[in-house]
Amino acid sequence: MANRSGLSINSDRIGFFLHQEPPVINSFPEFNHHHYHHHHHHPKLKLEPMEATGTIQFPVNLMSRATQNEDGIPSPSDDKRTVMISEMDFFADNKRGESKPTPADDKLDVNESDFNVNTRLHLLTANTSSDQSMVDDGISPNSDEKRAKTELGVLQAELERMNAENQRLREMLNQITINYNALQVHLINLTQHHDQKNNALDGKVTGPRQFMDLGLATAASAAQTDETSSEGRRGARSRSPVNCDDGREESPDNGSDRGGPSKDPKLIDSAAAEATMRKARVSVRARSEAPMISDGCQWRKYGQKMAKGNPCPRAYYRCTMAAGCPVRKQVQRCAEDRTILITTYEGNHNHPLPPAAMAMASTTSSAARMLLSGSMPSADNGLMNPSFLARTLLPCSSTMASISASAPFPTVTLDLTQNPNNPLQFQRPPNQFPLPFANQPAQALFGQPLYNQSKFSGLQMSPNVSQLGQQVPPPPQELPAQGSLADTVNALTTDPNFTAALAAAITSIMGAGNGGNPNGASDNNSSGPTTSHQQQRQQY
DNA sequence: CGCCTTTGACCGGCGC
DNA sequence: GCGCCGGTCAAAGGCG
Repeated sequence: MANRSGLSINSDRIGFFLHQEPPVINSFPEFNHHHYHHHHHHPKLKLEPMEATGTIQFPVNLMSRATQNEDGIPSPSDDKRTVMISEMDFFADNKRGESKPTPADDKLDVNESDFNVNTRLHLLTANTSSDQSMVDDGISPNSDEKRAKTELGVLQAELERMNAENQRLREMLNQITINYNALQVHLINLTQHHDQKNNALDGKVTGPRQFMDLGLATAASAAQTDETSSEGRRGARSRSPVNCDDGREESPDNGSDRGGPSKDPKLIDSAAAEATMRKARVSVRARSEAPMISDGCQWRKYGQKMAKGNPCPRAYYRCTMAAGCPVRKQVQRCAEDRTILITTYEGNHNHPLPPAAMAMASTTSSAARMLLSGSMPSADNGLMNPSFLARTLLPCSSTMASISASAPFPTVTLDLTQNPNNPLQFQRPPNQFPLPFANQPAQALFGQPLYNQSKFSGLQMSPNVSQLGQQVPPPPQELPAQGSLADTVNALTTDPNFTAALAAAITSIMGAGNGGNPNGASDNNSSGPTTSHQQQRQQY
């Protein structure tokens, strides 16, 4: 990775984070995907204009701010460059209002930036690989070599500088992403309250809409109040005055006592009320020999039980990154295949998360919210029924993720353990599938080969374009151009930010319709603080 | 000493 | 009411 050019890194790294943002994903399902792959496997990393493919128009002020921070070296005007991501415009526009840039230089002209990038790359290519052509020009070979070396040195220095800049930009973008997610959840809540007010006022029950709102409220409020049902249970138990308890979501009474609209019997009715009482969970199945997949958060084990029907114990963890963080997770090996580790996340973080953790948190949050909004059986609105969600959010596969309505809690299961049979458009031939994992880069996260597949059991979706692929960051250059999702994941795992990438990918599945969330409805999966010592002490 | 895991006890929900 | 079950608590002990 260190050898990747700054431009390449810029593109995929930035995209990496940007792709956590769900909003516009559906706009260019295949386009972005092609786009990514094209660029990623292009031997010379040549960037091409891509306005139509969701090219990001980086706010100039953003860029220049970044470059100004860099070692005091002023950035040349041509440092503005295009980032090939979708949603970035949306994203940047959102933030622009906050950062108060000068309006005049809001956006960089795409063509100009592309030209700059291309020019630089072509120059580099020429200098690094075609010295001979200079000799043929009739210029003295010695002086020409000197010049070439000089130019090469300059370019290399510039590349290094760009790498550094890229690093800063990624950090900036990450921060912006966090802020964006926070704003988005805030907006969701505001909208929800507004709708509830309206519904209470006109005394009408617009069933589906309210179902959706309830679902969102459940997830979003969980995100903001750090509520989990377990906390609620504990609160009800009165023996432990734990912070963050309000029992709101868990208690049936609370569900009906809360606020104006919820007093409406129609609202409490059936699945909607049920949904508010239940808690969404996001379950991730991954192959791992490690006792626990490491993720971006710190966990403290607070219990372990033998669960019925599974010889493997189930461990209970709570997030300890911040006092009172309500996020829990359960870790248990699959009874049928003990190489599979099932991690179930629940609740929302009440604290800032490290980038990787935040990514996954956002992902699971989106999944949970989607689940809550889509798992209510009585919602007669097509938009809210699971099948619709499945088709909409997971057009790429009939087996991307599963929603369990029969479980005690509504649960989204992301299955990352199986060989993908899904009709992804850039799927590798099945017989080649395991190969990308020869080096098991995914072990950084899951400790085992990571076969990328999810399931939507019970939900049949049209085999279509991979939204997942669309949002998955581009794989390293080394990878073949025709990669499967597995390739992508493999590629991601070679990156320290694999978690973020995975999260981005999953977010693209689960969160396309509802946007991100600052604290993540559930949790994250990646680079874990769990020490090896801690892991050794764990029992599985 | 602080943080963690371990582990038995405890609690509430649920079904019979 | 009873027992089962999932989930949590909290004392005890380990580790760095």
